Amino acid sequence: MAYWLLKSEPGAWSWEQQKKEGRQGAEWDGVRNYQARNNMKAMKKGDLAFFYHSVGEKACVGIVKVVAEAHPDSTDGTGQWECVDVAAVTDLPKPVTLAEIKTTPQLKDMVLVNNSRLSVQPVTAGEWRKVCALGGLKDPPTA
DNA sequence: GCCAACGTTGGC
DNA sequence: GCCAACGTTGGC
Repeated sequence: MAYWLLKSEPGAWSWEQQKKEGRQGAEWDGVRNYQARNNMKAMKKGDLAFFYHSVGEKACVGIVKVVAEAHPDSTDGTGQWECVDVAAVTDLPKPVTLAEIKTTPQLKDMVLVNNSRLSVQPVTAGEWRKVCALGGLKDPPTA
């Protein structure tokens, strides 16, 4: 099992929508980047991921879990793009901002810091625990 | 709104 | 197969 970070512009698909429309699971569609797609193909059912709001808020705001492994992206006509389905698990009581991540020594190697453009990123177990702790989750879910 | 970084495309 | 041009993303 593994941990991930999924980025979304709140204007396109927000955490609020994920909780409302994607509580049982929703396609993480629209990814058109090979590296991001490959990361999704590596995901297993039960893997957990941070839900990150890019652009405005720039913070991890919640946690989702993978409920369906990679399958064709229904918004893609070419058949070459795939996506997973994710369901909302919990809010982060205190959103963890990019600024906070950048100033936390244990998180300086996060992909988010070093390759901010990759929209689907791996997260290490140590980073997972640290961000959960910063987010105010006393008993973080584990994959 | 700007611009740097990155990825992709296409001409050679 | 290289690389310049272009488009997009996302932080500031």
